[in-house]
Amino acid sequence: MKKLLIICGPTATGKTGLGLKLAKRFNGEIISVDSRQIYQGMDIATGKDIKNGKWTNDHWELEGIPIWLLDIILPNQEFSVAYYTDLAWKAIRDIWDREKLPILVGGTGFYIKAVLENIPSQGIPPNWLLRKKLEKKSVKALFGELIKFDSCRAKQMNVSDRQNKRRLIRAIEIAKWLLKNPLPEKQKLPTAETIFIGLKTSLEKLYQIIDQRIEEHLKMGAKKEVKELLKKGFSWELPSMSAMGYQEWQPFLEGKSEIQEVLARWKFNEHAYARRQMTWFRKNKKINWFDISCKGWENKVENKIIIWYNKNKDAKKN
RNA sequence: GCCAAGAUAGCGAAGUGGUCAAACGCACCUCUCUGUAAAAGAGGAGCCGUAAGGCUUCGGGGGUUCGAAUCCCUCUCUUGGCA
Repeated sequence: MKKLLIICGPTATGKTGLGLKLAKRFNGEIISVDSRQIYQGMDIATGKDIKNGKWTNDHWELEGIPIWLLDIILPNQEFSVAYYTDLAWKAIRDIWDREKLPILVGGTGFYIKAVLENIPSQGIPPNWLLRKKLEKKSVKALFGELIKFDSCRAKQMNVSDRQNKRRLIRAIEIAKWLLKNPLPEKQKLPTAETIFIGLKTSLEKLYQIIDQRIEEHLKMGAKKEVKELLKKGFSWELPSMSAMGYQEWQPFLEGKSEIQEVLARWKFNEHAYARRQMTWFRKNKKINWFDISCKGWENKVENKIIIWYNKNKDAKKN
């Protein structure tokens, strides 16, 4: 069976570094799973580790290791999990064809899930007109509407999601689509032998690392990067510009706040993000967790992978 | 040294006799997750307890009152104004 390695965990835990190391050791290539690093021109604040890399044709190469799905679109282009999954599978297949090990590296949990599990509504496209219309309604009205079209789905939604406009709208969008179209055919995903490696540490420690990294990103010219994006005509309303390290600059650049506030907000947002990532990943019981503040964690990871990596070979021999 | 204003939970800031363990914002913590996911949304939060409930809070101390963050006295500190 083909193998697929996944490295996940909250931001700033050194996933890329580990990915590179393992790629060298196990003849692998990296596929980035990051919903913001897909954008061209958003390098510093998104933490794209490509300073010493070089762009070749359609992908980055760092220390001789190809990294896929970075810089694939412009900040004003439409994107979604669905696009991502298609691209990711294309990359995975290519890597397999080259008889190498694909390594998914990233912190966007939803993307990882979509790649591996096949989300039922994938294939039902957005209906922007409908969305715009529904946007004006209250959550209550939207929920009422959803009951009309798909009471079953409505009942499934929990308290949180029933208050969530965006999700209600998508649910209605799906329900309406299904009135006229059949459920999209399930993409048959190739079966792969996967292993999940999760990197984590205490929140306290994580906040320290995050803060440090943000200071570095500031020195590297995060502000300039934002200005350049604006100069190119990318506006604050774009989903891409809601990324951390970008949106925080808006009040500052409009003269409404000090740089200290920008930094504080940026840090707080990343802390909250890291927490959210953890609550997402915690649910995935397949993840083998490693605490990066424990000495020797990298060797432990490597040992774990060696066993997993060689399983196949032994089977062949027998 | 005098006068004035103030001192409220981690920070900012409401409340000015009972419905206040104390609004709201931020930080913090937990959670949700079927095409925006670094998005969007729900909840928690003094202490002890799974809970019911109990115990201790509004600068310190002392009073008034059935009852005080809220009224009075005093002390300490902060900030403005005058010397």
